[in-house]
Amino acid sequence: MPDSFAAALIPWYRAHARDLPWRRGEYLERYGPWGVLVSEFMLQQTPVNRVIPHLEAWLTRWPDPLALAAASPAEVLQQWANLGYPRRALWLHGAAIAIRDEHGGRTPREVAALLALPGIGDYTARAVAVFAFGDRHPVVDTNTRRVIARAVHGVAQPAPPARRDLDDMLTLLPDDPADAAIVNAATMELGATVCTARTPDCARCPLSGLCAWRAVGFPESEDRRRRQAKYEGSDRQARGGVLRALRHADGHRLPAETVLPDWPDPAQRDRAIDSLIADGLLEASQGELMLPR
DNA sequence: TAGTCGTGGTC
DNA sequence: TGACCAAGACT
Repeated sequence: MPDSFAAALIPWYRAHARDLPWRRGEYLERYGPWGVLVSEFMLQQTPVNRVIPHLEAWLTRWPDPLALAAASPAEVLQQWANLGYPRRALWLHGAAIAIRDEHGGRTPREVAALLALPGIGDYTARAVAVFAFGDRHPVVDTNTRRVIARAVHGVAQPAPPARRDLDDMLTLLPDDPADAAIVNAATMELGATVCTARTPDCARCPLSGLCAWRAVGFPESEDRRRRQAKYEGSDRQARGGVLRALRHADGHRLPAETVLPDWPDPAQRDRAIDSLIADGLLEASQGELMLPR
């Protein structure tokens, strides 16, 4: 299985991979491993097409870790704009500061060192080590887990994320690091464009000949996915609205009562503000709110 | 381990 | 139209 998996995916990837900014030679030459790290931060739980314009603007403003480390949290949150999960912006900023202070301004190559940076977990650490430095590690994201669930385990949906996923992927990697990097990228790419969550396009899949799920007739597996909580009226929506108002204030303070004045549940709005302050996403003084300095 | 954390596009 | 989904990490 490992050899045939790689043998099917590598030529497919060379022929069909999307032309994404962080895969272009000029991008890697200009921004180096830092460019890969920034792209992976933005791609956490955020679709490719929403990331691209933000990524280019971000790296134009802050092309390296030292530049970002010198910025203020308020500037960082403003530039992050509506990408979502704004804590990622603070973590990326913190990673830049740690790279400046603990790594001489150079993005570390070792997985353990990358894991020690804020906002970097199993996926992002290995993605940087593999795609920026060419080292051989298993890179496992949600697409990878779905492809392995189907092609290898013969089930429609992956089990909840577990450390075993890394071992599963490692089994599929060729010995050569460059080939292994392609297989990592190709597995993600296949999951993103062909072996998708809702409507897999098996007719165009390079793995159809060896797919365990296809071999057993595409059975539906028990749906153990967690239902996503409703966004409308949620605390998350309230937090998002508060931060949006502060971003639009363009660096100025706002009297607290002027932020989301028409929110249906004032107590929920106040809880949102408190939780944003607790998370370091907001500051309050003398009844006024502002982005953290 | 399970809950929480934004936002917008898709079907 | 509303539920699902998205290159996850942290607690």
